[in-house]
Amino acid sequence: MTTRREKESIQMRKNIINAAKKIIKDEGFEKLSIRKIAKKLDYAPSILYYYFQNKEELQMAIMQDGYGKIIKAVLSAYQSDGSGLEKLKKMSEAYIYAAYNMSDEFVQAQINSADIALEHTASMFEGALSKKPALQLLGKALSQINQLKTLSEVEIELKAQMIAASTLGLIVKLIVEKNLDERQRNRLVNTFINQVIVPIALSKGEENE
Amino acid sequence: MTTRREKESIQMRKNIINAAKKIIKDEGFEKLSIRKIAKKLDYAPSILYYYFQNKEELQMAIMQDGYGKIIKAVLSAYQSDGSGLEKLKKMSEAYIYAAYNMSDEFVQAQINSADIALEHTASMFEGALSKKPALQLLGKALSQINQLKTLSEVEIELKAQMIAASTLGLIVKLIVEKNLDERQRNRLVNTFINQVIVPIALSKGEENE
Amino acid sequence: MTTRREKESIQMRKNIINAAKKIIKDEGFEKLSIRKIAKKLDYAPSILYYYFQNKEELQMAIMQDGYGKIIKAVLSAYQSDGSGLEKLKKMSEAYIYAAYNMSDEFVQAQINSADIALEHTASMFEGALSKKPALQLLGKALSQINQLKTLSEVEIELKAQMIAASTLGLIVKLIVEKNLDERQRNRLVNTFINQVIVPIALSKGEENE
Amino acid sequence: MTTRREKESIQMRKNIINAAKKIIKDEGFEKLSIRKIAKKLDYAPSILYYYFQNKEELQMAIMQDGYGKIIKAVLSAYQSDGSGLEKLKKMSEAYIYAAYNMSDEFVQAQINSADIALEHTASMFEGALSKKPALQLLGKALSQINQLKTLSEVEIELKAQMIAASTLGLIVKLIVEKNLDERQRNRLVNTFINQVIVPIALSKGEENE
DNA sequence: CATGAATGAGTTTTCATTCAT
DNA sequence: AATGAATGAAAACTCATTCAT
Repeated sequence: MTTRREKESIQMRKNIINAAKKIIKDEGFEKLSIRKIAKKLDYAPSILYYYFQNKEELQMAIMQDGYGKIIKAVLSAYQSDGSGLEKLKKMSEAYIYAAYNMSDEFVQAQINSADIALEHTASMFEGALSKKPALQLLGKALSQINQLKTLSEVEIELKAQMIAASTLGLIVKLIVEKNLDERQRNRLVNTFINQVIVPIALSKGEENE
Repeated sequence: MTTRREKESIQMRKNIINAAKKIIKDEGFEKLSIRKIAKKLDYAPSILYYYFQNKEELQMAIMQDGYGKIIKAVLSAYQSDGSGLEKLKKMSEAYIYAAYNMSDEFVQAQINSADIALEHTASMFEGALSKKPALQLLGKALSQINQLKTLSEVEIELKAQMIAASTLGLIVKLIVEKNLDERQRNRLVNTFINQVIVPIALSKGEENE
Repeated sequence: MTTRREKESIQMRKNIINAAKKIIKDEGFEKLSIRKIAKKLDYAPSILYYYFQNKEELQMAIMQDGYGKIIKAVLSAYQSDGSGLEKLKKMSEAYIYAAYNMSDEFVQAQINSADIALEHTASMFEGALSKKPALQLLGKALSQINQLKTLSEVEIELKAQMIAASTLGLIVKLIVEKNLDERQRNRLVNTFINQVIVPIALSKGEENE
Repeated sequence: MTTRREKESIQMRKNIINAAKKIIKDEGFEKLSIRKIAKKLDYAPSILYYYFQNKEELQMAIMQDGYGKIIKAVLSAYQSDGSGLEKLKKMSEAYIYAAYNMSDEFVQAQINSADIALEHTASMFEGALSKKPALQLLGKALSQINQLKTLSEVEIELKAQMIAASTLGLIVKLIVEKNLDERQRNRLVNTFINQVIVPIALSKGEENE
């Protein structure tokens, strides 16, 4: 049972995170500062340390918040009806648009080489398939698509990694080139799914010369 | 006619940029500061303002410098012998490794939403093929590969953009996940070229549902 | 008549003081903070202001607490059997080791120039002998030792002050040079008692040139 | 050859140190802050980092400054005419008054358990005689006084340490009990030299029971 | 008796930049 | 062409303290 007080506390954390997000959107992740958040909320900077131990914890909370939204979107696409390939397409689309809507936060999280960030984002290492929930989801869809060929774990992992990496590239491009009109953006996403994701999913998987 | 003075001035700019790069490599792009560069060069910080108007101009110079190196590597791959597909593979590889070697600088350049940065990096807009030398090079290789199908300008452009975006994704991943061992890194690059780049290049190009 | 409430209150004060002492021992007197004490006790910082008016009062309580322990140790040595000189030696030893075990707290108390602290620690002023219990104890032992010479009050006072001051010096040294091994520490204490304390006690007392 | 500029720089360092000393005298060593110094000098706080790398370096400079003065005073006493005992008396007196004039700075330096401080102040460890210039000076005077008895190195060292520790105690007392009148202060110093220092110097030195 | 929430002043330090010389 | 000196703004963080509840 959460008391009224506890709820207010949770609400305050949310307020802080939202204020932070606004700043990130306006000025970029690196320009985020405790002072700025406090000023935006009309509080003394010190109170933020009451809700978060330090800046890092706050940053992590922001990222997890966004990360959670993406996971939710992708999972919901995964659980939808349809063939494996259709699922994969929907998942990719969900991922791209969810990430696109987080903009800077997403890019910054993905770019961060700090160990704490990598705990969430690292996915290119050998064995990532079994350790990263997001890759696992991709892997399941890929297995479903390639039922007949019975790909090895390693082949599945590499395919999932190719999809993860390529998709990240598209998302970064869409976010950074912020002046693209919606039509062009959608065209790029469509083409990407059909010309990049699908071929990876369908290829036999032994083409490692 | 460049006077001796101008030559010395150009040399000094290069020294500054090199010192800056070393700092970026050691501490990351965000930790770069005028003072640190000056200290590394054993100069007073103020003199840097003689060679660069401000920090931003210096940062831009660093990025242009790196950009030049990548272009050079890709161009040299483009001018090599071999079929169109072989060229494309070499170009991709050259791009990936050149960018990987720039690490932080590259990522920061690619992520920068400032207009001055976008002048170099933007490539997703409609009509980019004719305006961006790098895409043009890609486009030429793609045309050569698809001689028989006679793809439209638009189809070529989209293919080039898919390649550009996906490749950026892989590079970012390789750079950010800095602890990958060389074997895995090479495996990812190989798989990427064969399972992502090649299919894009060979696909018919009308699969935009 | 102390009510249950008052007893609990006293107990709480003791808890607070003990937590504070632990912090002082671990991090030094200057690093002591209300927040740290509260965290150690798993209380909110604000409650400490119910038991102590402010930080200063709390600090004073800590010092008085330690002071009490030293007095007790010295008194017990004074009340032991043996000749005057033996008593004095035991008292000195008791004092040195009791103070040494308080470490930082002791040093901080002795160094504090605030009037409230001086009320306890001041002992160099004229007439201190009759006003400071600790000096009085010393004085009695000194009188016993010098029964035959019948030293004047003033001479006794000065001797007691010399002992007090010198001993403080040794204690400070032992505490500050925290890496001395036990053997060396004991050797210093022994030598001190025999070469410093004893001669003061035995000297004729008119050697003020 | 020091240029005018360099001289100004040295002068600025001195100004900073003097301002710092004033603050220490007024508010105590722990209350010293970069901001306060800057405000006193009517400069921006940041400029202090131009003259000192950080607060610690500044603190060290303050201590060394005072330490230097003491050394000078004692050395000059050591080089004066007179018998060994007279020298020792003069040295002790010089030390006490020089330290007394530094007040808080001195006490703080002597109380500081940080390794950097101990490098200067530690003197109770075995073998200190040969490593600490100040103890060496004391040792030489003690040897001169005890020419006939030919004391061992160890005995000399212990005697020197007894003198160092005791004297520290007196100085601390004189500084902390800041309201003593001059007459009483001088009386204490005199008595101390005659009843504490002299007996240590003259005792046979084997009274370690 | 105790807490949660908040403040405001303070801490050290780093930085881009300027300007007279 | 280069330096030394200086500023002012900003950073993260800590602290003693207060007060309504």
